[in-house]
Amino acid sequence: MLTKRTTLAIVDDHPIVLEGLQKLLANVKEIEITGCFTTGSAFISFLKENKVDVLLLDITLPDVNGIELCKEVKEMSPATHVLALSNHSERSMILQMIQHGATGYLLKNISSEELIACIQEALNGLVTFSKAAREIMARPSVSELKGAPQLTKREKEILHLIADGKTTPDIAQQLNLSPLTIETHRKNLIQKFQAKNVASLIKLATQQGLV
Amino acid sequence: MLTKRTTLAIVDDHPIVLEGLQKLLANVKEIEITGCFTTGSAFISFLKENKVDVLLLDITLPDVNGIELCKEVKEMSPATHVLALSNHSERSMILQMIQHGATGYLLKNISSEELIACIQEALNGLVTFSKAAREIMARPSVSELKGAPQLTKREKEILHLIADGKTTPDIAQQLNLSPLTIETHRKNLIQKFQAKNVASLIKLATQQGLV
DNA sequence: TCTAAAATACCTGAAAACAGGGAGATGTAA
DNA sequence: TTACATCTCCCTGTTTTCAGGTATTTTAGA
Repeated sequence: MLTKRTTLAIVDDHPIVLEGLQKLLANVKEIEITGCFTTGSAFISFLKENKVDVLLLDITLPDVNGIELCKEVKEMSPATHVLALSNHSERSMILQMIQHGATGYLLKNISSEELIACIQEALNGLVTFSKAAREIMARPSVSELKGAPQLTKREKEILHLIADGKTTPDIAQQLNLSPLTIETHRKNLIQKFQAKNVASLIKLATQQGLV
Repeated sequence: MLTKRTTLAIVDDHPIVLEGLQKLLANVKEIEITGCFTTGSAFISFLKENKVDVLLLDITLPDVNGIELCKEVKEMSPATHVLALSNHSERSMILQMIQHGATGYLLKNISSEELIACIQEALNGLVTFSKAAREIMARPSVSELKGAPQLTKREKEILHLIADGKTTPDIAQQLNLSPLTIETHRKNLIQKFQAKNVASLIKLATQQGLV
């Protein structure tokens, strides 16, 4: 083992950002930048052959969605810490990235000191966020929270069963009710969510964490 | 204005925890514990009459689900910082709480210093996690990540339209394709996700962030 | 260039969902 | 006790989905 330096890769479609980050991290001797890529697929090929401890990943890429790329990377190499490095300042985007396996989320206005500190934290096995990201996460918008209609106990129960793929007759049997009753509940659910059909109903309910 | 002390409330169904937290925070002069509750509904009544800066919230409660309570609190009083204080050490639980508006997530093995530091961070408008929680968040399980089948471009497109409540004829018209083609794609989607019908398909796809 | 995957299109019949109503029973909180 | 919400059940007819195939034409990769 010649070196224990941390291997770091960067994926960003803006060459300027790549340059800037390289400069920023050049004088951090613990970190070795082993690859810079402007497309997701190029990085995936690289990852097949090389170990990468930390990946700085931009979310908007020409070929693939950064969220899915993150997931793909974590599946291929769970030990790689993916730090999203993005301009997207929406709360939902941050949460999505974390949900898909990112170890952290940094906004691009980050300072070099903060960047290095975040990389260090990630290497220590801790999720990490830039300060700006933490501020955003602490401010949920009202629209994110409300919008969930008030459901009765029965409706919640039936909603779950529908989401599990149960049909009206299935549910009727399971709950010892008339299929017509289930139909009524189903109609009420669709109406309460202002959905067009079960598909959009389940989408909304799932997004609101009711399933 | 007589005092600028931070008002803090606690909701936990274990009286011991309430006692313990009160003792812990008693000698922090910036913080005033204005209420301790063992049920969600009791706290909601309290919140209607009183300002609460920070809420320490246990997730498992006798009457209501802590996740939904959190959302309710944030809708009623967006300025209240909800810190989940729980034994649940599942990544998904942490993310769900944040998604529903929590300002932070603390595991119950937290030290008093860390607790106070986290409360302070929350008051400064930053999300905050106990160290243990950050470790959990940094370790996504493989099962959380995989399970999303590989979809083609067309399939993703149609999946979105289905999730938006569009029917097969709708989609066919919009994409200038035969309804039979859409049916085929729909069948393939259901098969790829191992779903029973669109309802479960949309649930899975939404949970995996594909919608 | 050859080949595999993707996208397109078709068929039939059964099952389920949807629209748009009405209506009685039960509980519950003011 | 009187509303009000909830839960239950029913009707008719139409539309959509689903399961089970088969099959041709485009991409796109090796």
